[in-house]
Amino acid sequence: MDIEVLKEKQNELRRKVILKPLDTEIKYIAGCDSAFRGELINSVFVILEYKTLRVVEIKNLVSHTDFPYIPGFLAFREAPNLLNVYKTLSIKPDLIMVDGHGISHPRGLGIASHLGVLLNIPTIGVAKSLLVGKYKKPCMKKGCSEIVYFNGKVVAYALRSKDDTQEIFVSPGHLIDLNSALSVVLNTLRGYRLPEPIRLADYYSRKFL
DNA sequence: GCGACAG
DNA sequence: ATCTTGTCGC
Repeated sequence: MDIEVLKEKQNELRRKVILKPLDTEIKYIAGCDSAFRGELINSVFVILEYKTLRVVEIKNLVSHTDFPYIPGFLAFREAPNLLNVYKTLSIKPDLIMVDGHGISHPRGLGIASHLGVLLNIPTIGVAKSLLVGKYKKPCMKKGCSEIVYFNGKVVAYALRSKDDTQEIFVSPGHLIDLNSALSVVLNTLRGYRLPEPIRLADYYSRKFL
């Protein structure tokens, strides 16, 4: 595979990313993530009831990986297996929280946006470290946040999701704006650094492998 | 050319 | 992401 071809594929998908206020009511929210062991990839979707954060469904799928990890091309490594897991869900979520970036990406199309466009549903990117952009360090108290800028654009929030822990990065994936994304993340925090959908998907992706 | 670089 | 020893705090 040629890196320039991959970039063009991302640019094509990027043109379809739509950001708007999330006006629909969220009943079910999903978190997804993948874990690796050698050549194996295990992808997980955890579905939670948004209001109570109760888990209502967990699905996973182990398969073989061919694509390597290349910064900026994470979706080409993880999205295929995640899409196959998504197909098996009996409860379809109204929004998906993805472990990785949304539009805070070199070409504006992180894995969260990528999945959102392909599935045509709202997605939010929640990353544990920065890929692109600059920001001021938010204060150390839970709830503090600062805007992340990239190429003169607002692309994410650096959010202190728990007192005295490393900040996380919240960016819109698809069909949602930045402030709505931040709001959803804040509403799904339960005393841990990571919001519940991501924390649980992260946990089960490793447990089932 | 050099540094940076989600998971 | 994964591997891995040690430490801090509730």
